[in-house]
Amino acid sequence: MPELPEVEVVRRGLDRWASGRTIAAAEVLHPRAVRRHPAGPLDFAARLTGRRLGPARRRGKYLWLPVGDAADTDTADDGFALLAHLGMSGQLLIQPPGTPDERHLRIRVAFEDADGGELRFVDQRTFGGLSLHPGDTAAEGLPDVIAHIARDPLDPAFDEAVFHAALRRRRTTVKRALLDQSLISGVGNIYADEALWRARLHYERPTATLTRKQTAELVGHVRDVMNAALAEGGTSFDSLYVNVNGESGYFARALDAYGREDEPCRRCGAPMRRSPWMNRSSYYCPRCQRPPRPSAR
DNA sequence: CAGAGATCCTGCAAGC
DNA sequence: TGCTTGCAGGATCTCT
Repeated sequence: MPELPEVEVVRRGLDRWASGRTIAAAEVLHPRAVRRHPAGPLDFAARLTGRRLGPARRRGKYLWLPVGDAADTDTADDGFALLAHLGMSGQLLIQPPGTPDERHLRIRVAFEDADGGELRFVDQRTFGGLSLHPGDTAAEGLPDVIAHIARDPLDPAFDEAVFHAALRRRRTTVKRALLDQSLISGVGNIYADEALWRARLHYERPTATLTRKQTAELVGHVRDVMNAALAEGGTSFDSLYVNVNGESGYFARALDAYGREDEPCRRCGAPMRRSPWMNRSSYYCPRCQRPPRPSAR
């Protein structure tokens, strides 16, 4: 269930422990993990071999590293990128030599400097995956397949006025919009509920009714929730392990809304509610977060 | 074309 | 006890 803060922690870990290293061999143990690589598992592995990884980058929940010539000592960029998405349960780990294979190990990447450990992609539910893409057409070298992903609210170039205009234009509800990665990226179900609770907005509030001020407050709360999670999770990456654990590492103690059904609202004391929503759940306070009037739209 | 809903996948928990 | 069912969820696909 990694959202932006968790992915950013992984990015930092990759940048520290994988960037700049040369790949000796790659091995795909489950084809579904590379299903977004059109040419298949063998091509994926062959194209990585002998290549050097560049600095780790991120947009929203996507991560990528430019892949270059081993001999090229500067930018490590000759036109393609290793793209990763963790899905729901994906982990990118740097494991020391001799570490037994994880049960859900999907992809192994060994480096020429084997002492530094190997990179592993472990993913129980296989919603995540790795792939290789041409891409440095854009100034930032954004892989083409994620060109539709919007900037995230921690990105200095995130444009709040543009986001607000998009919300006003849409005929949808606010939580759907928060989860729409083409409008704002990096927000998942958990932090959407957290930010809406802080902003005292009901998840079914039509986006077209939001004022400029409400949008600003909502974005501010999204940013706060992410920064708080980052401050907490960012402290745990300082080891040989690049690790995201959907359960324990999830900053659970900081959650005010998600998973708190029947527990008292931390603001007003009313019992929190859970409602089915889009094949999942929305957690909210029925007193602080009033549902929109049916006539409003 | 925009928006809503289904779908993929696995392990765990709850219920009969 | 052992089976079935439900749930979790990001991104993508399909349908209206």
